[in-house]
Amino acid sequence: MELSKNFDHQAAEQKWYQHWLNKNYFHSTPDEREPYTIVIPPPNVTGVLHMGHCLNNTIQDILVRRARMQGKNACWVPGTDHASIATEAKVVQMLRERGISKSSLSRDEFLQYAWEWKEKYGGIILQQLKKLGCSLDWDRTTFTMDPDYYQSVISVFIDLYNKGYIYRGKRMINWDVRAKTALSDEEVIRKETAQKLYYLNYFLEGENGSPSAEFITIATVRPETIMGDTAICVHPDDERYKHLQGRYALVPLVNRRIPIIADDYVMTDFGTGALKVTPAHDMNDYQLGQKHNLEVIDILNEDGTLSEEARIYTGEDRFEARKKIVKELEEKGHLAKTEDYTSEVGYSERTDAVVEPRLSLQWWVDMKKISGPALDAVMTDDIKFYPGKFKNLYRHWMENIRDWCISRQLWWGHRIPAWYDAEGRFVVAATEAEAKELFHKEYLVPDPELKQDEDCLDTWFSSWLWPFEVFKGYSNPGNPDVNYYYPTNTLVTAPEIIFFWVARMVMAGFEYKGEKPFSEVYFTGIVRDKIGRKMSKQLGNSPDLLGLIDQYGADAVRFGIMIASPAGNDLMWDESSNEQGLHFTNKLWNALKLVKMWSGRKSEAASQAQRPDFAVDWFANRLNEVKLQLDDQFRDFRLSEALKTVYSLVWDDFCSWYLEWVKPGFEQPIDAAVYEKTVYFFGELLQLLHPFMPFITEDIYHLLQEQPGDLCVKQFTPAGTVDKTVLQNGVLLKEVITAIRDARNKNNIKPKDSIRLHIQAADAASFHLIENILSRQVNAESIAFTSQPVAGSVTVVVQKDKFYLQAEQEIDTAAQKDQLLKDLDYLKGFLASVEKKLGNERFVQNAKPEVVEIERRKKADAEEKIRTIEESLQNL
RNA sequence: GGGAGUUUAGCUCAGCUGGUUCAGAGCAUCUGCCUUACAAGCAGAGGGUCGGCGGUUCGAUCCCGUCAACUCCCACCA
Repeated sequence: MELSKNFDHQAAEQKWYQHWLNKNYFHSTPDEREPYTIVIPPPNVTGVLHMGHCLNNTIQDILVRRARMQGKNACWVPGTDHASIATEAKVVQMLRERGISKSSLSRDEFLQYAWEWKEKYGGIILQQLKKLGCSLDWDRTTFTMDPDYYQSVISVFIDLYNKGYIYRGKRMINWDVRAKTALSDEEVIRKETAQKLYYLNYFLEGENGSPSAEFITIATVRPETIMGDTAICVHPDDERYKHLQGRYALVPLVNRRIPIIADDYVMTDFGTGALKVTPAHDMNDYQLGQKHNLEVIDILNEDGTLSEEARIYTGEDRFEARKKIVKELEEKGHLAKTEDYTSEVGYSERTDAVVEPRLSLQWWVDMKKISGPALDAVMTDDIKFYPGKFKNLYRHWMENIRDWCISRQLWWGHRIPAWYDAEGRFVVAATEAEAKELFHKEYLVPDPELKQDEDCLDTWFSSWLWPFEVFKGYSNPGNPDVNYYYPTNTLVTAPEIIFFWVARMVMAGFEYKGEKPFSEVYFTGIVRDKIGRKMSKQLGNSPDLLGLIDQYGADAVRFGIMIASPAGNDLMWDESSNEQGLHFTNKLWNALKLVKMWSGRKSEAASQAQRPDFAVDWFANRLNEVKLQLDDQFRDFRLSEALKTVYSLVWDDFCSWYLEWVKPGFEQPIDAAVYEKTVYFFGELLQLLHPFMPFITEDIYHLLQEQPGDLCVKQFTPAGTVDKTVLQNGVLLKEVITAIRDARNKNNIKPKDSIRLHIQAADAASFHLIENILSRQVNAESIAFTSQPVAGSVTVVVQKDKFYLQAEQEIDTAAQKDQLLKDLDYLKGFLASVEKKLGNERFVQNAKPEVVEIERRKKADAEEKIRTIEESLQNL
């Protein structure tokens, strides 16, 4: 069969992925083998593949494919997350485009649209993962709102409620005005934001309630909230304001009367030392309000516009209102001055809206009650973090853990199973019937009219069950799947969601399985662009991944991201890394072409002397050496390094050295045994590479051999022993070749011109082994052994041996003399430093004996090399 | 305000817990090659006092201190 000039990645990707699916290789069922399990971090059902997914899932695929080839029962579970806020936003947007507003729909109607949307557009990302080559067990695809899963979430809620871990409470929460829902603390991103600090004069109340000429100045960044002020607070010891304590001030514009109170919470050195207190719109002010029994005036609507309570600018957005209020305050003489000011402002993780602190009634999980075992598991390395630096972060969060606000004012999600009667009394139950029964029992109401809570649960309240519920470990406890696959082995995820997800999964695992959910967590880096910015839709710096796969091939893209991905650090991604991947696939393809070319001209009996036995022996040892190295690298999740190791083994050792060493002369036959070995080595290399680059390796593996079987499920051959002597001889051979080529270069001996090589070696026998390789590699027409310098030649010194090159043309002795002198200079300097070290008594006394021994050998070697070079110089 | 991390060749990064597997890889640069697998390639070469300053040690890119720059996480100073 004629091979095409280049690897056709598109054809191969389609062909092999389908083939693997047909063979059911990715499907796992429990058996007697050791399981290796990974559950995918479920992407949002609205998601499309981006670089973060690419990195994350490539890593998982590498681990799973390698485990599969190591004889483990590998199972990688796919699925998607219903992502309540993100999905609801998408659906609302779709409806708006069709001219339908959410408020015009009933809950059921809305959910119908949402499910339609989900069926039609949801989960595209799973198809995209196939393009990337991910070997997921598609039969196990799970969605966090599948019927069983849904029920499990509800019943976990009920269980935690019954245990007293979940409660309902009115608290300050983070309010997303765009999504119109509460958020957990983790969903709030704080960003430095340039603002203005406005200094406002509040006139004091004079006699009979009218403003006096006296005023007190406060500083605020939120002048639009003054209508919610219910006090001004100063420090009790602040001399400037002592006389004002207990008096009343009037809120500008609305002239409401508020007390001036004192509390040592106020800092005298910030702003004016006087603070306006707005209990409805600030966490601290709320606490102050509680302490001092202040009224709470909520001046904002749920969409961030000013409410009736504000009395002015009602219905206007808070930021619009701010501008107008500032203007009015200025006009009316209340604005003392304005300063530029930067501070941290909370933004919604999902909608990027500025979050408003808001007092509201929500459901909470009392985290302290379930966090105990989760902290220990990580601190004792029962669950091991890679890199370990994340342990600290985890501990800090766990030790300062705060209650988790789990209710969201959304419809898309798991509806909170709480039921209320007309008087606001409630019970928690899975169904209305059960709720009625409970009402009867608890409140002695026989047949109450009940309404279910309108709210949904936080998305993470479902995904924290993921590692066991994908195996129905909660809905069908003790089933064979969960018994076999749980706890899972490795979780691969981004450090960004360590609190959102990782920590909570650990908690849920211990609470509901009595066991950790996974044994190790590998945190990937964050993918950034060339100039270090996080990739994001808003910045538009996120490449079109499917386009890249089309252009470069999935293997090249996988290579590109893995080669650039240092363990545990962010990676600066640049499209050029794909090119390196593409070059590599090209290299592999060309190696195939070369080997295939030989297949037609195998011969049984090349003469023993001509056979490159050393090459075969050497490469077999290199292969073993690398296999052992890879085991170490994989154990520590040094995947980028592992890829580099294989890359270099393929490109340098196999292609640049080995194939050249065994390459027969022009149109000459190749020894059949050497050919078989070569094919075998190539197959081994493909297998080592397969986890990283599955398509091309499978493709070449099949083209290389008659009846190969599938590489995807081929089991690794364990590494044999490594003969260090052979490897050292390999190093020597390479050094000699390089040095002679360098000498040829420097003496302008054209590649086509052959030389006559004379070797003056202490151990000539070892050179007989490699004579045939050497002669071809340096284009020598003859090799002779000598015991003395050869006149009129170029001298090359490698280690203790000398090589004399004779060529047709005149040799420029000055140039090589320069070179030798340079080497000599270096060696003498080196020798001096070694001698100095050995002359230092404290070194000889204190250093480990082996180290001293090494230094002695270095000294002897250097002296011998110097002698060799000096001899050569004399003969020039 | 607390904590973590980073700083090594022009660029992106390795260097796995102190001594020729210790200064490396890829890209970029330079030289020579369209050599019958591969010019997306081959054969070579140049390039870094390992952020600054101190300290520990016989010996420091590696350990300690300190300063500087950048990044990230956490935290209720308007």
